[in-house]
Parts: sequence; C-alpha cells; structure tokens
Amino acid sequence: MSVPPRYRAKSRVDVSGEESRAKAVAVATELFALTGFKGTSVAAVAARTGLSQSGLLHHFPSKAALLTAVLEERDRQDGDFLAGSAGPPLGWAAFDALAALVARNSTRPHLVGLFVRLAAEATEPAHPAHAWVHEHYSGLRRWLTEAVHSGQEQGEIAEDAPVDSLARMTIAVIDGLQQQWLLHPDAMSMTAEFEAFAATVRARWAR
Amino acid sequence: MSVPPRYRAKSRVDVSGEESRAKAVAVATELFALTGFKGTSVAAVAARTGLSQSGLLHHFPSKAALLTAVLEERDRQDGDFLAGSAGPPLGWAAFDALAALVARNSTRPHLVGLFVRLAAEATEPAHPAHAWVHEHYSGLRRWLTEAVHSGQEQGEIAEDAPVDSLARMTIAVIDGLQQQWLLHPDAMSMTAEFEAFAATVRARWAR
DNA sequence: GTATACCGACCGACCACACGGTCGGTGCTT
DNA sequence: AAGCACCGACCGTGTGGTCGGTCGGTATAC
Repeated sequence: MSVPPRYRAKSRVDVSGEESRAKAVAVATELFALTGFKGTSVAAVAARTGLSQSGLLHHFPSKAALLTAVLEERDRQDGDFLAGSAGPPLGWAAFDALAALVARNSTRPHLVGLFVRLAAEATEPAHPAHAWVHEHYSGLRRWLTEAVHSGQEQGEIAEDAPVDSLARMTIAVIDGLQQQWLLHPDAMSMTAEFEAFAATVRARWAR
Repeated sequence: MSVPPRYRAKSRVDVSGEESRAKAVAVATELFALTGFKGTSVAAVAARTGLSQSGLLHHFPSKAALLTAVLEERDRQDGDFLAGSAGPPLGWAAFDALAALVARNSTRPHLVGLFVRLAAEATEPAHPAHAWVHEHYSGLRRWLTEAVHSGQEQGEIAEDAPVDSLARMTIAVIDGLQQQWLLHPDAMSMTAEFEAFAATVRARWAR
C-alpha cells in the first residue's frame, strides 16, 4: 500500500552543509527576533532557509538545539566586543564601551529583537534559554560592577557612588531603550539616549 | 448514529456569570504573565477558572477578546493611579509618583510579568496587543514630559535639562528594572534601585 | 397555580489545522 | 561502497474555535 516517493526536483543542489547550517542560524535569528521562540515554527525557518522541515532537522536535532546554536553564534559575535583586546575597560571607559555597543546594536535590529523577546520569554524557568539569559545578565553585571569599582580605586569615580545600583540601572536603561526603540525605531536614537544617561551619571559621580 | 449527550454533574452550580467573567480575567492575567499570550492556551485558562473551554469562550468570543478584557482591567486598576485625584503631579513630584508606582508593582508580580511579556511579544505589529502597548508607552511619555516641562516653568528643574531624554530614560529604567526583578525577585529591590536613579537625576538637574 | 416561552450559563463532541519530531528512503560525491 | 545532504510521508499532540444541546431560572399567558 506504500506509495513510491516522488523524484526530487532536478534543479536541486546539495550545498555544503556548513552553508545550510549557517544560513539556518541566520534565518532563525531573524525569525526568533520577530516572533519569539514560541511564536516561530521550525517549518517557517526551514522554508526561508530553502530546506524542508526534515532537512533542517537533519542539521539540528530539535528546535531547542537550533535556539542554542543561535545563542552560541550571538555569543561568538558579541563575545569579546566588551572584553576588548586590551583587557576589560576600567572606570568611565566602561560606559564608552557600552555606548559603542549600543551604537553597534542600532545597526542590527534582529539581534536586539532577539534579545528582548528572549529575555521576556525566558523569565519562565522551564524555557530553553532561561539559563543563558540568566548568565548573560549576571555576567554583564559583574563586568560593569568591576569596572566601576576599579574606577573608584583610580580616583576617577566618587568613592560614595552606589556601585551596584549604578550597574543595575545602567543595564536597565539599555534594556528599556531597546524596548522603546523596537517599538518605534525611527522616532529615537538609542545611542543618543544612552549617552544622555551616561553623561548624567558621569556629572553626578565623577570625582 | 448520534450519541445522546450525558447528563451534567449534579453538583453543578451556574454562577452569576459576572463572577465567572471576573475570575477568568484574573486567571488569564496570571497565566499570560507566566507564559505569555502565545504561550497560554484557552483551555488552561478555562481549567483554572473552573470552566470548560467552551464555557469560557461563551463569555469571551475569542482568545484575543480575553486579552483585551485583561488589558482593560489593568487600565481600570492602574488608570488613575498616576493621574491622581489632585491633577497630574508636576516637576519632581512626578518622580515620587513613579516611585510609588514601582513600589506598588513590587507587590504585584503578575502584573509586572504580564506587562513585560506583552511589551516584548507585542513588538510584532500583528499582535492583538500591539496598539495597546503603543498607546501605553506614548501616554506615559507624554505624561512625564509634561511633568518635567512644568517643573522647569516652576523653576524646580534646570532649564537646560534634556526633557525628552529624561522621560525616555526614566521609562527605560523602570522597564529594565522590571526585567531584572522578574529574573531574580529576591536579589533586588526595584523600589530602592529606582529611587537611586531618581536621586541621581535630581542631583544633576535640580535648579 | 400551572403551562409556556424564553434566556443566560454552561458543556461535550467535534473540527481543521499547525505543531515538533520520526522514519525510511533517494541521489550526489568521493 | 560509503557517507552526506536532503526529502516526502506520516504521526501524535495540542491548538483556537464551532455547534448543538442541557439545564435552571424568570417572565408572561392563561
């Protein structure tokens, strides 16, 4: 009773595999950014990649694995941007580095969308990206607190500056600005807004 | 060939309808907050309400209608909290009002969760809450800008304060803090963090 | 006071579809 | 001959939503 499988399209070209994988990750990044992880179907990613669903699942055993790949890729791209080649920035330089990051993100709306969506979705402990988001935040906070702290030691930042609060609110500003920017990209400049914030903080706590 | 429908359970009590509706809205608020709109099924809401799915859909014609009801309820509860009975607060008082709001939100994690999830999900223009989120933000921004502006006229806030940026970054801080707080509710106090921010801003731009 | 008509609350069965994932293949390349 | 890239068919499950119906209560007609 089994129907013989149909022939494939003649024009079919099996690509290098590495390429397909990379394209799938790029497509998934974009779709996860637009409609979230839950809101994106494997089939949709496959279609835009130019594969069948099974073809995509050949490269990534599950949807969660695809998400992992996306996150790893983001880490790889962003990874050393803040750490920089000359060691972690100290004191106010950290805020400049953050401003540069914000400026860079203004160029890459999918990555911003991806992160905002994911951060919200992954509040749920069972979400496959929960641990990742968690680490992302605590890593960022640690980095910033250390920078501010050593800024104090160098006498660049006031001794009585509330280090932890400064770190938390700075991260909060970045997140919140991203949210507003995604809603209305043309109506504002994330970079300018962040710099206004940084200037305020600086004026208040410079030694 | 049709099977006769079974009798209902004897213990069944048709409640006032108004009650069922209200309970459903409360349950939906909580579930949408925990798992997002997309991540919550109508059946799950129905079950926790003590209704069948059809029973729930009897009160709300669609899932989107349920969401609308949830948002309207939130607006109703929060609505005049900021506007206050004595007209909109002016100048720095606006920041006190916001601090009070943040303190109040620390008590109601579902509402915070609901909003954070929804704000992220509804970035997508096709989302049923897109317009709502949009209005929510622009309303809040208008309110804050006006408050700061009139603070300037009263000579309480420096003339050269960047009004728009101030509004945007303040809203951003609140959103960002909510995000961090949802991820780690016990590790921080939203209120304290927001007050630290407000103090910084005040110190910088008080006239 | 009883029969009748109607209404709102609610339910079980069902539907079409989309989902993530499996399985057994085919065909190209080496 | 082996291995890789890939596909079509299929499956179980969950989804939002529809449909026809039951039930208790209340207003009205007689």
